[in-house]
This record gives sequence, structure tokens and C-alpha cells, in this order.
Amino acid sequence: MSETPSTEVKHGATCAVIDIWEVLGKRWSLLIIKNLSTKETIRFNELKRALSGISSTVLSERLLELEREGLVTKKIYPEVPPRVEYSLTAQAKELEVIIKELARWVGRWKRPQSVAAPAATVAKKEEQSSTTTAS
Amino acid sequence: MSETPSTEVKHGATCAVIDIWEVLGKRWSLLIIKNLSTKETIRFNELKRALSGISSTVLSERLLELEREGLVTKKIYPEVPPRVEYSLTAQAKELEVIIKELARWVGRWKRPQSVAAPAATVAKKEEQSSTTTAS
DNA sequence: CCGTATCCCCTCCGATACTG
DNA sequence: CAGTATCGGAGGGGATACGG
Repeated sequence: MSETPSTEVKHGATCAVIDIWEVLGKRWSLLIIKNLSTKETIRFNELKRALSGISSTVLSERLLELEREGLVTKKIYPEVPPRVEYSLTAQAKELEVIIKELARWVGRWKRPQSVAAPAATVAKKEEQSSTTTAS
Repeated sequence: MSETPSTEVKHGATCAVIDIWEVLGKRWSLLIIKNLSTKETIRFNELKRALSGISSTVLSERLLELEREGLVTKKIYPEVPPRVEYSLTAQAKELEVIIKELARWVGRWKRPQSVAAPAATVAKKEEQSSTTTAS
């Protein structure tokens, strides 16, 4: 997970996507973004409570990663007791739109059939097009 | 990774997204989809070679997962030597569009600045809007 | 050629404890 | 309240070897 597998892929774009995926694919990241998007601004423990089950360690870690990626901004109020507020950046909000699209796509395809029984198609001897013959 | 953390999230949609994320977030999944999308149909070892670095074990595993999710179809030709061809389903192609969008988004925001120096904003005592007062 | 079985490592995550 | 330090367990991924 720490490094991109084969960076020299044909179309280039995917590399960057994978990069983002490495961050977003980690546990909680997505839920953090979601909570941030629905509440606009949120404090550390508030977020922690909303994600009940997460530990401070991991939450802090995820938040740091997201900040490094420019998806989350952190605002520190030098008070006592300390207050820190997290919020999404504009770019993260753009991302959220894409995620919503993804969600819509998921819903569109997962509701109808039960998506079981893969049962690979077995072609008959008379195949329609054998592009690659055996080596 | 095996189970969804807190399924009872406010907006629901995310759960399904997380589900897909669990599959797509795994290593190689995205690259597999990419290769499949650029070649339309591909054989096992051909794919393996294209993803140089992946092991048969993992490739087979990913392929099975993607098949279970209805993103990939498998076509077995009962010949000798055996031939198996993988290809994307229509739904996966829809997904590809979204991924491309994501790629575009990544490019749009990652090229300009180096994305370093998080340096959280420190608010002055006189904050502009304290929505949440201390508990 | 197309996979599965097995082992091992290494990272990630959660729990606990502690500081500013 | 907002985190960091450290530890231990669990699981994913890679290498190797073997079967259909």
C-alpha cells in the first residue's frame, strides 16, 4: 500500500488516481469526508463520536493524510481548552460530487439482481473470434 | 476491511460506496480495470504480464472479486491449452467513466502546487464565526 | 496455459496509556 | 479537549510450489 505498484502504466492518469485511492481506500477516510461534508465544520472529538468505533490514533492519522492531500483544512483556536475545527476544502467538495455519482452508480446496479452465481461463460468450440491464438 | 465500520451513517448512500471501495480499494483492482478497459478482452497471463509485479495468486483473487461484483466477465474456452478471456461488463464501463472523471479531478488539483506544508491555519482570538461554542 | 495451496512478512488498525 | 507513543493482533499481499 505504501508505494504505487507499476507506475509506468500506459495512460498515465490512473497513477494519480491510484495515489488518491491509496488515501481514500484506507479505512474511515471516506466516512470522515462524509461527516465533514454534512456538517461543514467539526471538532476532533465530535468527529470521533460520530464515527463511533474509531480510535484517536487512527482518526488523527487519517486527518493528517487528508490534510496532506489538500482535502481537509484544520483551524486551530489558541484557547483553553483547545479547539480545533476541521473542514473540507473546495477541492474535496468537488470530489464529493464524484463520490455521490459513484454512490448513484452503485445503487443503480446493486439493487436489481442479487449478484451471485458468477458461473463464468463457457464458450463452445465454435468461438466467434479467436484474436489470439495459442503461443 | 472485511466489514463496514459503522453502517448506520446518516445518508445511507455511503455504505454502498464503501462496499465498492472495499473491492476497488484493494491493491491492483484499479489497474486491472484499466487494462481491461484499454484492451477490451484479455487473457490471464497477458494481464499478468501487463501488470508486471503481480502474482498469479493475487490476480486470480482480484479477478474473482471483480467477477463477484459483476464488473468482470470470464469466458472459458474448453481447449488445450486452456484459454480464458476476461472483459469488463457494461456496468464496469460506466464505472470507468466515473474513474476517468476522478482522474481528471486529481490532475486538476495536483499539478499546480507541490501540496506540501500543511501548516494548519491558526485563528486569532477574534474568530469570525464560532458556530460551536465549547461544551 | 490457468489457476490453487501454502507460508511468511509486513502493514494497518485498534486498545491503552500518557502529554499539552 | 486534542492529540502522540507504544504495543499486539489480524489480515492482505508476495513468493514459491504444485495441480488441471
